[in-house]
Amino acid sequence: MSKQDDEERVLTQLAEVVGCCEPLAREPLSAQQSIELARVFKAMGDPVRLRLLSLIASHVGGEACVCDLTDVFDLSGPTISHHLKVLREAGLITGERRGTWVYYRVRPELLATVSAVLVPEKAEEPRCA
Amino acid sequence: MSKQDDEERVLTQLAEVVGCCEPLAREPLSAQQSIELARVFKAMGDPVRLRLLSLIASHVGGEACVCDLTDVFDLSGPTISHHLKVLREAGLITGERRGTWVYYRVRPELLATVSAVLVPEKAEEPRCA
DNA sequence: ATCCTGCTTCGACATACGTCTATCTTGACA
DNA sequence: TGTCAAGATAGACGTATGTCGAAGCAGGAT
Repeated sequence: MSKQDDEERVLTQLAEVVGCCEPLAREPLSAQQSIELARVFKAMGDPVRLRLLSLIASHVGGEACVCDLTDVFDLSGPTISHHLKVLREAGLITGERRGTWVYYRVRPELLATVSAVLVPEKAEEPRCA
Repeated sequence: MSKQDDEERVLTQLAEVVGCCEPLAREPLSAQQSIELARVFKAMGDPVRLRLLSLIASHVGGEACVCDLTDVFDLSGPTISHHLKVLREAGLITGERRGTWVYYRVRPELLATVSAVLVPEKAEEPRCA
C-alpha cells in the first residue's frame, strides 16, 4: 500500500463520514465522525505544522520544496520531515518528488470541508435575513 | 485570577494575533500566530472533546448540563470534566453554575474565527446588514 | 447540622508525541 | 561505477496527554 493510497483513503473517509458541509452545531457528531475529524484537527494542533501548512499554502505556485521549509525553523531536517508526514497522513497535504527535490501542496478541499463543519451556516451562500 | 479571566484572555489573544479573518493561505503565519491557533486546534484534536463540543453546540437552548454529557460516553466523570476544562481553557466553551448543575455553551465567534482562517475567501463578505 | 448529589481537583499511571542523532534511500552527475 | 546532496526512516529519550480512583467542594434536601 503506497503513501498515496493512504492519503486518498483518509480524505475519502472524511468526506464520507463527515458529509459535505454538515455543521458541528446542527446535530451531535457520531463517534466515527469525531474520530475522523479529530485526526485532522490533531494534525493542525501543533505550531510547527500549522506554520508549515501556511507556508506551503501561501507559497508561490501553491507548492513549496522541503528545502524552503527547513530554513524557516530552528529544527532538524528529520523533525520537519516528521511533521510533513503527519500532515500528509491527515490528508492535509500531498508530496511529489521531482528530481532531487520534493514538493508539497495543500488540499484546499479538505480545508474547506473542515472549515464548513465549524460554522452553522454554509459560507458561500449569501445569508441575507 | 479566575477561570473566567483565563478564558477571556485566550479569546482576546486569538482575535488579536490571528486577526479577524486572515486566511492561512494568504501569507505565512508568524510563530506567535501559529502558537495561538494551534492551541485551539489541539483542543479540538481529540474525538471525545469534539463530540462534547458538538453535543453542547447542538443541544437545545445552546447549552448542555454536564450530566447530559457524561452519559453519552463510556468514560469516568473526572475524565469528562478534564476534557471540558481543556475546551474551556482553549476558549471554545464557557461554563456557568446554576444551582446544582453546571451548564456549558460554545463560543460561536471563536469557531467562526477559526473557520475563516482555513478558507482562502472571507466568509462573511456578503454580509447583509 | 447532616447527608446526598453533581462536578472538580489531585495524584498516579501507561501511552503518545516532539525532538534529536545516526542511518538509509533516491536521484543527479562525473 | 562512485560520490554527493535532499529527504525519509529508525531508534532513543524526555515530556505531555488521556485515563482512572480517591478525595474535595458547593448546593439542595432532610
